[in-house]
Amino acid sequence: MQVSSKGKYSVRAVLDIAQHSDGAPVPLAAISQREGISLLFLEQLFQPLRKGNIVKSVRGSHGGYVLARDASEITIGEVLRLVESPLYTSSCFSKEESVDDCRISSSCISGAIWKQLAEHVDNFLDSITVADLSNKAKPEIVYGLRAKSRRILADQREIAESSPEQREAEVA
Amino acid sequence: MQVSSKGKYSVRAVLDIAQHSDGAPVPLAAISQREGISLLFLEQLFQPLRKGNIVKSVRGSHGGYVLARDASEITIGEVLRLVESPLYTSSCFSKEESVDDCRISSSCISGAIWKQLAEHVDNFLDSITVADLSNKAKPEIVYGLRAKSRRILADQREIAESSPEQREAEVA
DNA sequence: ATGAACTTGACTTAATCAGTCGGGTATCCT
DNA sequence: AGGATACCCGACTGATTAAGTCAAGTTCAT
Repeated sequence: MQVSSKGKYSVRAVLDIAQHSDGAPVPLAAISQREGISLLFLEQLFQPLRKGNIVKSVRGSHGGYVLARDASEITIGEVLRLVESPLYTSSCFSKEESVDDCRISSSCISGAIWKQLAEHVDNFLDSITVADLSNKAKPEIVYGLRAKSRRILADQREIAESSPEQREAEVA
Repeated sequence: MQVSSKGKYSVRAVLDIAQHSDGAPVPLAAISQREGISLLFLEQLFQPLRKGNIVKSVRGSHGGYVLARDASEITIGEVLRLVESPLYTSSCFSKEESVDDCRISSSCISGAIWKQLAEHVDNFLDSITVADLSNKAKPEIVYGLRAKSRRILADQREIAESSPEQREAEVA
């Protein structure tokens, strides 16, 4: 029960684009430097993101990636589903049979939990857009962030570029 | 981003005890048969559950496991946390520094998401008790179950024992 | 046409998961 | 007492997945 670093990195990368693109494409090399993610790994992550219509690639020199849609229309859940294995697949032995029909002692009654959990998680993640998180958006609409975190969001603008070294950070 | 079968099996096993124990200890062998889980694997799962005060062991012949507390006081979240790796560990590079203090470009602002996600998930899972799911409890109090699922819960009593073969089911 | 930048797919390495094995120890029943 | 039943514990293995790398392209702006 964990978010893979693929997932975490993807969110960070998309966020990075939202924050640093001024219409111009952002090359992966720049994201790699800023976020401390291996360039090779980023390349791999961006294939599904491009195919999933999260980002658009601009080839050639001065190329890079741009958000495919407005930041306010891209949710974190969307991004994650493209690179993560799905939380909930199926609960019963046959695909035809839905949870509601299946009756195997305690199996399916507990199986229903996983389905609901998945719905819950998706709901939560889909309620947060890239715009909510990028410092260009209004922090007020961020879903469920506590006051303290909101303040951070607001501060973000001022510290856009800090010392480039302490990026060894964990994946976060 | 998935619930491991350790987690799924544990929930099923605990649920099985709640449904089949009438005060008497339930041997793992019985759970193994009913739920189609390897006995060896069950033994492994029950160590953390015992240490985590979910179940109590009764040794000797006619021994087995009993719920350590009332079914209405054991939540699914509790069970899962004992056997799963935690969803959220830490987001920043230093343990001293909380998310609220840390400032690394987009790292921590996205890191806050994971923390909130974990809180959300725990909240959800902690709102469901073993009693809610066992057929001995009142189905009305089940958190967020849709009408259809609730009905199943109620029906559960009648089908306590079905044909013992079609237990090949997926983990669910 | 040349170089910056993306594209693709295969490959390596390390970690985790699922499940097993074997040899204990405690308790009950007769 | 002495099996039989059942939990207890630690090590082990095989499969899968995740994380990260490499090499050899293709595309496009200038």
